[in-house]
Amino acid sequence: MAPRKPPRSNGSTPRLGKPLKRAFFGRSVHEVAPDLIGATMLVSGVGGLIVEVEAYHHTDPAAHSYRGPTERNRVMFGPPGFSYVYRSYGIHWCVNFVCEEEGSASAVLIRALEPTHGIATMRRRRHLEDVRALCSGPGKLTEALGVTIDHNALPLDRPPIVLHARTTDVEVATGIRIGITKAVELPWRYGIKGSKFLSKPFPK
DNA sequence: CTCTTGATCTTCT
DNA sequence: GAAGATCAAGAGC
Repeated sequence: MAPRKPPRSNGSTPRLGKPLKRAFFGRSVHEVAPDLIGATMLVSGVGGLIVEVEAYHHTDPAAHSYRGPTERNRVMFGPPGFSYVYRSYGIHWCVNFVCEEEGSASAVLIRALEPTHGIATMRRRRHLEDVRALCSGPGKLTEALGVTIDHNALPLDRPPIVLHARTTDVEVATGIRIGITKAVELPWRYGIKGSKFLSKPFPK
């Protein structure tokens, strides 16, 4: 196999920060979302650095929780620090982290990762060699990490899902969210501007 | 590069 | 019965 460019331009893999506890998520979704940028997300040991997320809240017309609890979204109405996985367009899975407090029904959608752990596994699952495209979208990263509905309503601080705090400062950009038709103007997308692993670039 | 379209199916109206 | 927190492929420029 030909040599490949490493996932980080300086060729280093950053050490893992301290594991995030469930209490990390018990804050405003707009505090948690930017704090997740640069954190490492692993599912059964496979994953990478979170480079793009979006925040949703029950007062937000674009949120699944906007019209109240249903069978699909009920975990959003539960306590923070749990996963919310849903089926998108009948084809993909998307994963969220529930935030704030019970009944708040807020969550952060994980939209893109910079792959660092288990890249060979991700390539196999995605039938794709290009590291930049393995996790550059919410449906792509769940396929790469093996996330399905079986991962719904799981605690975020014990296997198979583990998160590690970022170890270096990052500059977090904001912008409008992707692919929604309601509340399109709200600037609740957060990410690393200029990352090559985004689902879509942040505008200049 | 951008734009358009098909795939596929669960959820909610 | 329609919409949807998406993706990949194909056409056109």
